[in-house]
Amino acid sequence: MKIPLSVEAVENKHKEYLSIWANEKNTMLPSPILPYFYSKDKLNISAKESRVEGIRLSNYQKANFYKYEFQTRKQLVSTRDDLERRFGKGKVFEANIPFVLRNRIDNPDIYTEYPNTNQLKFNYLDIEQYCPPERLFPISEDRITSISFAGNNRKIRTLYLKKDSLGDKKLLEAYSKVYTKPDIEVLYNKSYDIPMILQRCKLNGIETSWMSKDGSRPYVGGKSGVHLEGEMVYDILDSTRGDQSLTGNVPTKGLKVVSNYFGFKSKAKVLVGSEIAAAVGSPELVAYNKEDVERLFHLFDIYWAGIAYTAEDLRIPLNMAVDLNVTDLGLIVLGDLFREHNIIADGDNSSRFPEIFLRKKKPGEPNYQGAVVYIEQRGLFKPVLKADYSSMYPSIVAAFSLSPDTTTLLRYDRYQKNGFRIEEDKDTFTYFIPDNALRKNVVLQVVKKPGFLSETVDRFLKERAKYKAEYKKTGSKIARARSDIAKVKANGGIYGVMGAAHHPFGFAPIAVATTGIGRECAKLLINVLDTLYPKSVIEVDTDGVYFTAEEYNKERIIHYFNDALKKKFKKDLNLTIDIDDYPAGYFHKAKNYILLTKEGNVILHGAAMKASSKDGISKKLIQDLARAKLEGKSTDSIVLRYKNLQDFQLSDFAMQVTLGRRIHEYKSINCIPVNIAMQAQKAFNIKPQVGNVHHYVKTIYGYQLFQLAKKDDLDLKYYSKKIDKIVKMFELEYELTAPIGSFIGKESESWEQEEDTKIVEKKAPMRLDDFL
DNA sequence: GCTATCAGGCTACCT
DNA sequence: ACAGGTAGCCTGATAGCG
Repeated sequence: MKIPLSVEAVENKHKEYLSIWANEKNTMLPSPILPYFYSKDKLNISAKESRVEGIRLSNYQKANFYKYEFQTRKQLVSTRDDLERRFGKGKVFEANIPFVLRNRIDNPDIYTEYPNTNQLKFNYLDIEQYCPPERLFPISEDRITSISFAGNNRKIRTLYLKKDSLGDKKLLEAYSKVYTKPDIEVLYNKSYDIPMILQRCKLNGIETSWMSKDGSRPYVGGKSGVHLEGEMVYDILDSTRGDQSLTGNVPTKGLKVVSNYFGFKSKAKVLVGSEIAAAVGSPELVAYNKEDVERLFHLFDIYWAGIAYTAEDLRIPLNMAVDLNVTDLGLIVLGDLFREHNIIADGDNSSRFPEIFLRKKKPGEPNYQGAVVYIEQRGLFKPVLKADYSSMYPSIVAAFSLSPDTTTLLRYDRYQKNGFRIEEDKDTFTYFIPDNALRKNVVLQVVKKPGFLSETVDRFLKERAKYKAEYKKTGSKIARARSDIAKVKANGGIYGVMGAAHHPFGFAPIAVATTGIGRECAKLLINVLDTLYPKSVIEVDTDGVYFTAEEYNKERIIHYFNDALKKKFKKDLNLTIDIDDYPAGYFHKAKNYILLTKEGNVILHGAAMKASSKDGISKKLIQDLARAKLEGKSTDSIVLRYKNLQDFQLSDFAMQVTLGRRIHEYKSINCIPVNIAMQAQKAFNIKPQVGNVHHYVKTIYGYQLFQLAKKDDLDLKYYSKKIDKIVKMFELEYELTAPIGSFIGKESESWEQEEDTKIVEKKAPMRLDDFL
């Protein structure tokens, strides 16, 4: 690798160091830079002061700044927070950039100087644990019954308990003796295996320092869930959770389901539930445990290449690449560009564009208008076509030369619902973008020259196209990984960050322009389809239009589309569309529909169809009804089968909920996630942690944690209502409705509010045609 | 005490 | 703390009814 295994910022004796692990050795590098922030005003604080010249992100003009440097991050943070308390936010700039990243941005090759050139040492790990019959899942009081692990040669070893042995002390000691101290622990769900091993060691009075490279004691906590000095954890669940190609194709993201989806062929007996406890000491449990490690190999080979590539591409250590979020990605990609152009981010979006971000807003109201989303027709359609733009937002940024050095927000004009227009003079384009969230026409000027951001996005898109073509041709996983990272960089790393309220490198005018032009692009595609195939449009979401037409001609659509594009935007744009077809589709609401693929698979879309929170009966019923509907079969017998709830087991009634935030952050303490998390804490001492998933059922006493509920107490009325609702969901037949989506609704409403001079008679709902 | 309606909160999903 | 957007289900407040 060209990059190190891991880097962390460490404070020692009031100085900042970078603790770098590479080739199994640690380097404590005194940080080449000090933690710092900028200010426009001279500040009376204790920090090293200097003057620097830079270009203000807010107006792209040269300006002088004060730079304040601190000995430690802690000093910076306390000074920053103190200034914010006294003067409010927006006093200091670039004051919240993680220090390891700050180092990478200011000195892009800092980490490539510590490459891990040796072959990385992996340990693939999976454990099994005893669980008494009265519980659904083991807790730390239960013994570990089997540990399977493998190194780079992928020969799996298993240490396991005999059937009648009740303690796992010897097992853990045996494992500690053969433990290899790898560079990277590969496992599935980092919050389980290693924390459980550590807890079991603790309860058995076993020292845990054998797990780390420098003899320090591992601890649970932090971003990676568990800290092992000199090692990093790669949790494949993080990769599968982020893999969009899985949504809709797998019911859950568990190891078995996902590896099966990717073609893993199981040879062992897959144990479920209480079978795992019953099989202690048996060859079945060993085989089962071993096979999970084989599943780890299978998924590792799918995802690891992408992470390794990301790390090298961005010149960051592997431990940063495994849990890279879009914020940090934006810091790196934009940070590199800002450094090259000597730009200082003078505040974040909310302080630089208060008209957008600090308006009076109801909770949940957006900062600016987003995409076109609505459903035009509901029911069953044969066939179903989908025309969609490839990488619409990044393509717009590239094609319209949107970049901080080319784009200026001139002013906000009075809102006009159809007010999108373009003015052109010798050197500039001016875009008038109606925004129904701002209730203003946003007037943006774009200079006719290549911008640094748009050029970079263009490069990402070309990169992506190249790797995508290579991947499609050769099936190369590396090519797929490269294609994916190029896409993420172009999409989230640029567009998402541009619109983020508090990201230091955001630039709202680009976000407003991107979605505004995106809406015009969507409408243009809708118009083309409606002209060629009148009344064909079914559903629209952002950059894709579902439509239906018996006879259709792809070439014709693309030809008309290109013509319309040229006419509308008065120049050649590199915007392309793809067209996919499906034999049938059933559309329920916006973003909620089902499709039949040519291969005969049923794909569910949207929360109404496939929310993971649904109970098993509902899920099965939807699956069955969906297939029947799309294949044109009668649904009567299916409905009858589900009417008799007595035929189902308690577990079929269980619903799922995730704790989305920390308990004290909830405004409503009576909501289900909190209620269930508290029950789990009370009954099983499970600490409420963000991301915890619990199963629960509705009983006549209210919502109950699944493990505490009895079948006789189930609120069957509640479940029959749910079933009736699902059956109704599939009863629409070619029902033509007025546009339902809020896109149209909101537009007309805000228009009426704007015209407050006269009372307008209540009009019929607007049709899409009126709007276009 | 029951039902209906509405707003706000929350999760899950889509692009 | 990447964005906006749709949907479904929940709770609590309120009003109307007998």
